[in-house]
Amino acid sequence: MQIGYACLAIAVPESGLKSCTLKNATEDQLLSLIGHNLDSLEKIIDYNIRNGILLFRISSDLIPFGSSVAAKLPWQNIYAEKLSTISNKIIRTGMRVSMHPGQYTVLNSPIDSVVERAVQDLNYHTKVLDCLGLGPAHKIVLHLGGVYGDKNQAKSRFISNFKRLASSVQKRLVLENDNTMYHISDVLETAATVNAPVVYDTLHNAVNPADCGCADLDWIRQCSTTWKGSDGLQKIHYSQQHSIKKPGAHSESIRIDPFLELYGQLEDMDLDIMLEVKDKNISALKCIYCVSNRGIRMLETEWARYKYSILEKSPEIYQAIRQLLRDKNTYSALEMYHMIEMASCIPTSVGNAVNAAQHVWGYFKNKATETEKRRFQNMLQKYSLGETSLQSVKNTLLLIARKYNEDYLLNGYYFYI
DNA sequence: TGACGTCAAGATCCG
DNA sequence: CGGATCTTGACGTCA
Repeated sequence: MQIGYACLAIAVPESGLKSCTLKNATEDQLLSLIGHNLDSLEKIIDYNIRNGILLFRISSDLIPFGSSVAAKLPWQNIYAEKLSTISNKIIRTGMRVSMHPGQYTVLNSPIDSVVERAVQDLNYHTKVLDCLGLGPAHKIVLHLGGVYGDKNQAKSRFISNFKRLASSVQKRLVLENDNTMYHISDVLETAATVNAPVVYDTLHNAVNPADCGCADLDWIRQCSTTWKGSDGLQKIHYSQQHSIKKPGAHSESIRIDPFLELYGQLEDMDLDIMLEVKDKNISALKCIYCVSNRGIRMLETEWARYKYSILEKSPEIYQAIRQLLRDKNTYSALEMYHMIEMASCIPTSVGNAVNAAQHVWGYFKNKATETEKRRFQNMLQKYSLGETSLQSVKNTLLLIARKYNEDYLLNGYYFYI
């Protein structure tokens, strides 16, 4: 059983993906972006390994315009060495990766050109995983597509188009229930006819339920039978509803108690859980540390990343967590995260925010230039007077942290949450 | 025709 | 000029 996250990692320096607009997508530009993005991918994989995260979704944006303009470029040869390095890291650690074309890859469209582009897109995703030397347990997750006024016809068009895909593509595909069109019952039925495994998405089912009283666990059990030997472990997608955004929108962070409630029901099953959440790796580590004891040192490292974000919310909770981790025999990841969640609910007061910013500034006060000192003090003053945002203060500190390579701060969450 | 979702690029505004 | 804050882009479907 592994818990993972999708596409990008927060507070992992130099791990961002670059892109460009179609009109700037020259060969040189694309190849340079691809090189940069592969470097970023390697940094994310390294981060995952260091932190014991062995489930990860590779972003479709890895190769900009990978299914169209860049499909004609020999990036797999030019970057063969880099791909092989990444491949070795994934395989050596037993990491499982996946990819997930978005809502605009529609295999069952009645429009030929749309289907053709979907095929190209699935070929592209397959090529990435193939180039990394990864077997068919490293999946590509796909939705069924549109309905076009006749769901049965749309389903059969999906099936016939699926059967025309290259077998290398078919072997990797898994089908997922979606937000609006195809609920889990639809997907199970269609997947059965093409022998594809099914990914059950909890939030999609909450928003677009199959009309029966089945609970998450029932659907997860039903989906488990669709996963055969070479497919690897069953996978599910887990996410929670955003507190104010519209139904189906992912939450900022995973609340640990509801997660553990489902997790507790899965104890006799072995499956991989992909989290879909705004704070990505941060919530993945939260869930991992709460279901398995990875030792006090890992937890302390994680606490260190949260420190100033919590100090900014509540000096009291900050002290309480320090106290909690002081006792190496009775420490509890769950308790720590309960306190972190409590703190994150508190609205930020100007006084606490200024206090936290000054703590962060403490890293530089002996080495910063006069200009930097003045810039920070001005910024903080303006924030105190309500003339600028807290994020501006943080951005100022972030630039200084980058300049002085203050890794401890750059690996923490203060600048990002 | 706009909304949907996503994230970075690109454009523009401001001191 | 640099940084903050919009707007656009790229994709297809549906109301």
